[in-house]
Amino acid sequence: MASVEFSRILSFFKALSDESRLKIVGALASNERSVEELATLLELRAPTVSHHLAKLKEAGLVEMRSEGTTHIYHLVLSEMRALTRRVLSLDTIETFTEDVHPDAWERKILGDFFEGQRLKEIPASRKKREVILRWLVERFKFDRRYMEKEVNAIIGKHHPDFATLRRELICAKLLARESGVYWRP
Amino acid sequence: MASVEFSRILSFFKALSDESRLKIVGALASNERSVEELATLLELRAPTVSHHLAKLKEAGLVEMRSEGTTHIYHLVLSEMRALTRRVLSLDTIETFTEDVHPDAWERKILGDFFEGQRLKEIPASRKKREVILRWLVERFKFDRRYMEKEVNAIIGKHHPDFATLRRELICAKLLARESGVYWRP
DNA sequence: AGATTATTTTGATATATATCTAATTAGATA
DNA sequence: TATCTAATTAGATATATATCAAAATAATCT
Repeated sequence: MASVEFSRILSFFKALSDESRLKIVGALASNERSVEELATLLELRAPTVSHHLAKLKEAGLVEMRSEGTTHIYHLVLSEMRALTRRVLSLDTIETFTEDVHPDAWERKILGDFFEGQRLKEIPASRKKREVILRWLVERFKFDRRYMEKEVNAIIGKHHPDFATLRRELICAKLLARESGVYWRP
Repeated sequence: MASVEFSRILSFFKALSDESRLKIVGALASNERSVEELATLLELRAPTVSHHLAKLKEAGLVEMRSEGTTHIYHLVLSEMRALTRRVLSLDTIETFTEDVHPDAWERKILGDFFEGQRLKEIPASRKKREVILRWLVERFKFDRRYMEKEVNAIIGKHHPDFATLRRELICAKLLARESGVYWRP
């Protein structure tokens, strides 16, 4: 389920994603205004304006005060600013996928290309090949050096074309090599 | 017609006013990603993701680069920031009503309550009364002092209850008074 | 050239929503 | 209490759009 932060930001965008509501906010930027006044300005019927104001109020962007039967609405600038600022932050944006399983993609690719321990084929697309390579490199320990023959043997357990895969691992900088010795950087 | 700035901001909000698109932006915040990858992450079909990416591209929020048949999308952070900042500014918000006739409301009220030069009645609602008072005070010059009798005569040309209206003008600070002399502040 | 893969386009459908009129509610006034 | 006014709610309608499956494109590989 989506976080409360996510819902707030979504309803913020929904609130401002309509031409009439954007104009209402514009009109309220310079002055508080009654429903009838807004209706006249925007050439809409009062119920329509009322409907829009309800959405803006829901998002916390406007507040209302009564004066007799007149309802006078004003912008909540602090909320406008707070929400806008939050959208500006990359940290906040990243949380938009909070409820999504982040490794769904990798698991799918691994499932598609492996049959048990055996790699059925080397993916043509770089994106997918990367997933396979990241899995392969996990077969190597960090605190060890490997001779080329060992590297070939380990990769060979999963796919016959160990030469290509070895080269790709180096190329992707997942494995390092110097004078015939390999290790995980 | 709406200004180009207004349309850009509206399409910015429209682009981000959907749950799936907000999540796509979230996924792209940490990494560039292919259509298929996004589809897997969000549990949507590729055409749906393609549709959303088109909208985000339209708004200038993402860009695409091809790698073989794979299309890899990435966030345009500068555009995100630029648009968000513009929304933060009150000046920008005020321009949202640029194409709206700003005195439509006042003209409507004056039309409703006046019959020629004659004020039919004094509006009950403060908002409307203010419009009438602002019109009335225009009957006075800035660089003159008026005796109460003169004030009554001028107001009386438009409505018999000059006493109430005179008091309201003072109350709204549209007219100033000291020891029986009146002037426009 | 033919086959394969990733993406986009098209067409269909269901849901959401902007707008209006008519009816209702709530406050103020006579 | 009855009336008037401003706003909201209810109900209806038309438009917009999110989603999917199927078809069409585009790039790559055999």
